[in-house]
Amino acid sequence: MNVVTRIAPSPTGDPHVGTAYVGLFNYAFAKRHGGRFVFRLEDTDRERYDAASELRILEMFEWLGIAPDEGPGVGGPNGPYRQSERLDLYREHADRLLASGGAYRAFESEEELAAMRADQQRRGQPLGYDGRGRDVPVPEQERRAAAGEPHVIRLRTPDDGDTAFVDLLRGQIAIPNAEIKDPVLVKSDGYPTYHFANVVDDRAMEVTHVMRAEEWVTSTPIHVLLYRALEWELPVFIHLPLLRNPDANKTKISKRKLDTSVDSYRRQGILPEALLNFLATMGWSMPDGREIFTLDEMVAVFDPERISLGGPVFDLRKLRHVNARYLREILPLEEIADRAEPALKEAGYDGDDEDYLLDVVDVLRPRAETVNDIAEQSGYFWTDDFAISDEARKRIAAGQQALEDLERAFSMLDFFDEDAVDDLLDDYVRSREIKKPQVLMPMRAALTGTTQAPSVTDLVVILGRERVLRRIGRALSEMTAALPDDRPTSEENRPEENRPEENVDAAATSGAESDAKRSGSGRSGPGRSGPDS
RNA sequence: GGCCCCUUCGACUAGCGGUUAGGUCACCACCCUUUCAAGGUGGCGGCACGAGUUCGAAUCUCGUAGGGGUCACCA
Repeated sequence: MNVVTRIAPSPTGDPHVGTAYVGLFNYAFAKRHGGRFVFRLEDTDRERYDAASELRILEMFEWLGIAPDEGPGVGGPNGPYRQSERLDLYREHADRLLASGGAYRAFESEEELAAMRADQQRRGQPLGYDGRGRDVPVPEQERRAAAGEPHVIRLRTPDDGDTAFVDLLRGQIAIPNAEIKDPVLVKSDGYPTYHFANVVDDRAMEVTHVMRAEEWVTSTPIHVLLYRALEWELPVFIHLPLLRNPDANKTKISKRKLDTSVDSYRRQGILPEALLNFLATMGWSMPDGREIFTLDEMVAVFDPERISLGGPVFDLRKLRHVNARYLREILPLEEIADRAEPALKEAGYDGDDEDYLLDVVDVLRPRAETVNDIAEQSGYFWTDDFAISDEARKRIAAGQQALEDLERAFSMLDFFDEDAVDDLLDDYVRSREIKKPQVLMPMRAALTGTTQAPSVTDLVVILGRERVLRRIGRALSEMTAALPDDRPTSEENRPEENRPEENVDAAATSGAESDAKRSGSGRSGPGRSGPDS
């Protein structure tokens, strides 16, 4: 069988994760069987129509890598793919139903229907169209229609018995016909309703498998009745579980309770591969239990039978976890750097040094869950003039001696590679008989302005001699600059009490050199001189 | 409320008559360690309930409860 699936979104706003979800499964099933994945725009509600939405939804599918084979802007043999451009087709089939008696024109006004419902409510009767227009003689229907009287076209549905269909996952589902109330097929504005356009188009577009959200289960009998009235064969129905909010009741996913916009996740730095992977595990699982897998791997084995029916909660934590996995172990470094570049440029990257960029991304990615996290943590890599936190300030103050010593030592180091830097640090620690953290924390603070950052060795290697020296210099000079608040004296008056006695010499000899640098890069301006400024 | 669907750790799930009920996220502990991450090891935690079928039920049947969806000239 030549499989054809489809995604049929309405252009009413932000590209929705639910659309991506259903789209993914339709895509996977079609591709698994070498079939086609069709995109059809269900734009028959001109009240909610949003012109920008169509393109954004299409772009979403492209971004995700599950672009449709047919659709508006894509083309295909069964277009056009916007329902608003297929009105003639619906008209034609509506006429057929009118002629066969399967449908009829109904002339009740909105007000009359509202009154009917109010009445039903008052009596405690089930709500819904009571079929009052069914028996208006056809000639009269036609005369009134010809006279321009507003009306809808309704499907004539049976009152007794059940209408059943088979859902691939749930088996046979039978709904009492009493629940089905002559649904409107064509609205008074001439546009078809969802039910009608959907059936006509699925047929015209040769759709073999209707895979859609569970919310459509109860209206499937309407479609079945329509297929029968039109004398068409039924497609296979597969109803996917509804994505749920993480609230206590697990209600149907909604914008109010959760971010449902794919664009928004994209802006947050969620990768398309990760979103797809995450969505794939909502109700579906790999036969071998793998939880991290590519789209192609999914397609290769996709079997709707493995879809579980409980509505899965859309868990942001897990999405972010999956994204983190892609960031640090699935996608190659160059790829991540590529995608992070725009955000990094906003964070201060000047776009010049590709190797430096790669180093930065490499060291930051294990610490990030999203692309944006990388950018947010990268600030100190792009400028020497970063903010210094209070905590970092304390560490710098406590380690001034070490910083002064290291400034000198690093200025004499030839190669800034990992081994050399490690050796230098080790040697220093050994020679001074101090603990490593006593040296590393001040260094980290001086190099980044924070106390939570990559290893000092990595930082030194990546930053290189110039930056390292400038930063140590700046840190030291800020310490002295901060002093006047308490001790309005000269720069020479650094706190001796923090200094081990035996190191006075070393500090003194490095003094001249350090001071020179300090005057260059220190004192970066107001707001950086202390916690109280 | 009527109708329909669903029900395994807090979350995502594996399981399709016989398992010490497995994995992932989260959480906790420990290890590693140079802070933060990452990584490693371990732990906590579940078959909604009640009948029935069966030598044997998470798995099959029925009922109950709970949750969800749907009852438009929206999709």
